[in-house]
Order: sequence, then C-alpha cells, then structure tokens
Amino acid sequence: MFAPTDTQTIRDLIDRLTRLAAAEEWNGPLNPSQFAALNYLARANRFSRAPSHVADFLATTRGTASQTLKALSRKELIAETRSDEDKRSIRYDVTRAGRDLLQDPSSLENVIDALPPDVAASLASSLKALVLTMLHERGGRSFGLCSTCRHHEARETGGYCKLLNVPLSPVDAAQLCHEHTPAESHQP
Amino acid sequence: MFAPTDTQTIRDLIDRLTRLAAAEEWNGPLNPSQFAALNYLARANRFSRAPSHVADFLATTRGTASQTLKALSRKELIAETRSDEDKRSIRYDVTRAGRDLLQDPSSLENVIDALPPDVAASLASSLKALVLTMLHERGGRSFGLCSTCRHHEARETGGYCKLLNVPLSPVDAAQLCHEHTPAESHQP
DNA sequence: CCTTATTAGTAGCGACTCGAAACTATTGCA
DNA sequence: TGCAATAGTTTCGAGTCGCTACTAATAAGG
Repeated sequence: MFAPTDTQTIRDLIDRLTRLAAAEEWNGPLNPSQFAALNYLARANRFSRAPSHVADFLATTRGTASQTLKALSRKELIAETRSDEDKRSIRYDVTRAGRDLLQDPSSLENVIDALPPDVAASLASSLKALVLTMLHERGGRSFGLCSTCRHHEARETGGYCKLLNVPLSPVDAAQLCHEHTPAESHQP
Repeated sequence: MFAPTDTQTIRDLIDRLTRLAAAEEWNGPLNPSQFAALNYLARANRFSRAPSHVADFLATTRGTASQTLKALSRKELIAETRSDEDKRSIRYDVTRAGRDLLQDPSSLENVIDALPPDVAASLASSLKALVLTMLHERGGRSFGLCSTCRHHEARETGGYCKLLNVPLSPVDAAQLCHEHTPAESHQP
C-alpha cells in the first residue's frame, strides 16, 4: 500500500512541522530564534557559550547571533561575562529567569513524548543521519555531548578533556561542546 | 546500546535540521517564508491559492501571509487574479519564473534523497504522525492531496469533488486542497 | 620588538517576518 | 433593509537576516 516514499513528501512534512512548531513558539514571550539561542546556552558547557558558538550552532552569522543575544540580555534571561584570559571573548550564562522560562514543555515536546518508544528511536536515528549529512556538507560542527567526544577521558570524578586539558565535572560532561568530535571519526 | 530515546534529543534534532535548512534557503533569492509560500502555491489546486489558505498552511495570520504574497508578487514570481463570483477573494498563480525557481533541488532534498528507502518510509510515517497530532491540537487543516480526500470520487477523466461539486482533471486531483479531509475520518 | 594578520564581537543598513489591531470591500442572512 | 461575517490589506513595533564596515585584542613572522 505504501508507494516508494517521495522526497518531496518528506520535505513537505519537515517544513510543515517546522512551521507549526515555530507558530507555537511565537505565542510565548520569545520568538523562535531567541528561544533556540536560550535553549542552546542552557545546554552548552562553559567553553561553548560565546556569540560565535551560538552563531555556529544556529547556522547563522556572528552579527545576527550578537543581536539575538543582546535582545535576550535586555530581557535579563542571560547575563554576559567577559573573559580574563582573552579580553575579546564573552560568555553568556542563562539566568534564573531564563532557566524558568525553559521549564514548561512545548507542544512539540508533548507530541514527541507521546510517540511509541520504537518509533521515537527510529525517528531519532534518521533525523540524526539527516543532520550529520547536512553538517558535513556545510562544514559545520556537531555540538554533541562532551562525554561522546573523542577528546573525552572518563575519570572517577566526571572526566577530562584531552583537547582543552581541563578536568570536567559530571555536569560538564553531559553538556554540549563546541569542540565536539564524534569518537568514531578518523581524521589526520 | 540504545538508551530510551530522549524527547529533548528529538526536539534538538528537529530544531537543528530546521535551522540548517533555513540557512540554505537564505542563500537563494528568497527567504524561507517566501520559499514556503511559493512552494505551496505551486502545489495547491485552484480552490486553495488564496491568501487565507496560504496563511492556514503556513500556520500564520492573514496579515503576515498577505505581506509575503505581496513580496513574491513584486518579484513577479506569482500573479494575482481576482475572482468573478466573489469579488473579495483573490487567487495567486505561480508564474513561469516562479516555477523555474522551484526547479533546482535544495540541499535538504538531496540529503533526503540519499536515505535508504525503508528509512525514508519510516521517517515519513513518524513525521506524518507528529504533524497530524499538532494539527489536531491547533485545529488546523491537513492540506492533503485531493485524491486522498473523502469528498473525492474517482472518474474516468480524473475525478470529481463531491464537496465543491466540480469535475477534476488528473492534475487537479494530484494537488493539495484546502478542504482536504482524510478519507478514514468520521465526523458529524 | 614591532608590524601585520587573524580573531571576537559589534553597529548600522535594507528587506523582510511576525502578531495584533484597525480598516475596506463585499457577501450572506434575517 | 440592515447588520454580521468574511476576504484581504495596512500599519505598527520588535526583531531576524545577511552584509559590510568597524573596534579591540591576540597571534605570528620578520
């Protein structure tokens, strides 16, 4: 009964889902971009919360990311901290208010939550394949969890990053990292 | 090896995929909204090409849809036609230039195209479930193909719409319809 | 050491989206 | 005939988007 699935059909479904999710987000206090940036900051480790990292993650430019972060800053949902080692760089931390805002699950999350476990698993794996291929094509970074990185070394107290040469708390290791490189990957 | 798939993970993947696809579209002559509207108009039947239908499909307001359509109109990618029966309503038709613009496949389409058939089929069905649930929650319309509608009646020459009482060419029957109601659905 | 890169972040521009609200026409209904 | 519903538009303010041009600070090379 199923014809070989049309590329256009899947494309349409992704577009439509995106639009519906975005429409939901507009009904909140934040627009979709601000929401995505805030959500990223809440899940990224302390080495990955600079404007340029946000730009990288959101697949946009530093200029655009900068404006979005300023908007979030004006709303007191994030706070900026200038670095001591490198006086050019800035790190944004999510404030208490920002964290509160991320609490209530979106409509999309509720719908995903209701999927049968096996459907969810297969959806996750095919989406992952799409994302990784697109990232590969545009030379983007994967932003995976610290603990799944090739530079990560397990220790009793959390872990250790062999790239940045810093010890990691369990919380750190469970966050997104800008320098993330999949463990299986082999590159010179 | 697979932990029970986290809702947040799937949500993140969808967000990221969306952002990557949108970033691709910005590199063209159109922004993502304009592209989505143009694409819809090219695939909708002649009863479903009014501003309010576009708004409905894109999950936005009539005001916003109106502006996007005016922008496409200025670029000569669509052309407006006022109806004779109802002088309030307008139908937008995609011009030759508009159709040309939709020809070259996007990066996302290429990536989808490369998926193994079984993965594509399961992706399509889970996405469809997500979209239909979200539509159901917000009371939106499905916009499926004419031929899969409960009001559709197969004929030798195309088909017939029992709701609008009009004959349909094979082309018509393969397009999206605003009035689409899934055939299985039972409502008073 | 002292010039260049290079890098991090920002400001301003023009086109546009977004929802909301106010506003025309036109059509439907009682 | 009169009023409500409908289709579409306009305007508003906040914000996104890529872009170019900019300022600092750091890195690299002679």
